[in-house]
Amino acid sequence: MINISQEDYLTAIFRNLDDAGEIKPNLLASKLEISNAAVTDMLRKLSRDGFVDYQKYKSIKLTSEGEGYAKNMLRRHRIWEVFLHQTLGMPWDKVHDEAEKLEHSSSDEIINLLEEFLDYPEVDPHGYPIPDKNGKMKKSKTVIAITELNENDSAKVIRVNDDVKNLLSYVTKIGIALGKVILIKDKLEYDGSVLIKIENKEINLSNKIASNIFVEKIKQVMR
Amino acid sequence: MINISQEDYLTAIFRNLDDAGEIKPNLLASKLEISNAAVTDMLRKLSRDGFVDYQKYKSIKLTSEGEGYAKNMLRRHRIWEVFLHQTLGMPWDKVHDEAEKLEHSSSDEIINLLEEFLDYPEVDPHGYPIPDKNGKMKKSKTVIAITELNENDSAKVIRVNDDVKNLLSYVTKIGIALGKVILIKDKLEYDGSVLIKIENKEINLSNKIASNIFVEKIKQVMR
DNA sequence: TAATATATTTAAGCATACTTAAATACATAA
DNA sequence: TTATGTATTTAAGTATGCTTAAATATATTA
Repeated sequence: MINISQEDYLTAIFRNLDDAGEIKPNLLASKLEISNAAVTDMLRKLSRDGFVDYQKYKSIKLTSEGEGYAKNMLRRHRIWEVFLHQTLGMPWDKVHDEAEKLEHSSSDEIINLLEEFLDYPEVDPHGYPIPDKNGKMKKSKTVIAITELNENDSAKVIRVNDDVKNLLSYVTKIGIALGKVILIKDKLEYDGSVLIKIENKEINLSNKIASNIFVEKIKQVMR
Repeated sequence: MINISQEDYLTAIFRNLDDAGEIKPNLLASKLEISNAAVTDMLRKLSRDGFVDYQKYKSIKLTSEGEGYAKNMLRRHRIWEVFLHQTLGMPWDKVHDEAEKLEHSSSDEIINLLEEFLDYPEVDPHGYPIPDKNGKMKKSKTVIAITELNENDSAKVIRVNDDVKNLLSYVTKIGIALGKVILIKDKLEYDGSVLIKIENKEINLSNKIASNIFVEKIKQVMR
């Protein structure tokens, strides 16, 4: 039987897979804020239990069973977030941490009832899609990170990474929220930061921040 | 910092205190379904952390801090139960086990928001009172166990113990629910069971069951 | 009061999930 | 290709919360 720790590992793995669908132990350790040794330890157990494909010194892949668990945790997490934000009125920068705990303590039955109560939401309060009972996610709009925009591009904020510490509260403080429109004023080569304009304020976003805010480009009006 | 296990112990202690406000390790072990040795172990930790008054071979008492935690857990538990039953429509015989998990994973903030959302319910789906933020419970009606009724007494069901395994589903099956009226047909001395009439059916309740269903006596109409 | 039964504690051991320190493998750059 | 740095694993150790078996204290009954 899977336990809370394993659920956390699988979720962290899934959230941080690279383009090849893999992740290195080192990155996993840093995401979970534990030692590399602890990761090695747990990988042996996850492998033994059939949740990951793992061989010494190699990158980690999820088995389809592991991926199933991970997606289900994401589903639980995001449905709880919607409930907390939408029904209970909890601010969007607080729901992640709360959902992190609730996701381990709720049966699929509760989650399904909640989903129905919430009228089948498609995204969580940060713009991330919610997997359905079968792990399918609705193909979402093509979004790109702010760092991928060019000077003079306009874009609408669609998604903000809720898994980066303090990002949401910072982002809220400077006036960014889902649906807000931004304009790229400048891109600074030397540190990868981006100067944006939002509601008549100009703000410099560090590369780390800009790369975790996802937007939909607004077509330029010819004139 | 208190952990889930400790929360479970404190809750179990509080739920099962005798008239003197004490409980023996043996009873605690059987309620938690673990060995006496494990209880001894944990009591030392709870005592070290200031949650219980404990001396070797003596009965256990809660400190006021321990009692505070216990009451808070009861509050969380019962508010979750109301939510699950009332908002999500989960049957009353299933909400206990689910709440048992959720109670450990929710901040006071969530509980307070939930309480407000539910419009400050006074009792859980099994008729138990919900402590307020300060641990105060509204003085509830005087209820007695069915075993304390006499032949020909009529009574209304006010409360059913949700902490006894399978009791609720059994009780539901035989047609007992909060608000239902029963009539005592007979009390059998030799095994302490009670013969009741409910909705024209006559049912024999074992002593264990009858002692866990609480009622309010209905005044006899003279005729 | 002494014998017996029951409750409680102690002791030794196990699994989990971590830690740090040391050993080893792998990757990169001269 | 070798040297160096980084990633990964192994080893040893810790706290938690259990277990069973044995020892001891307390309660009950003859």
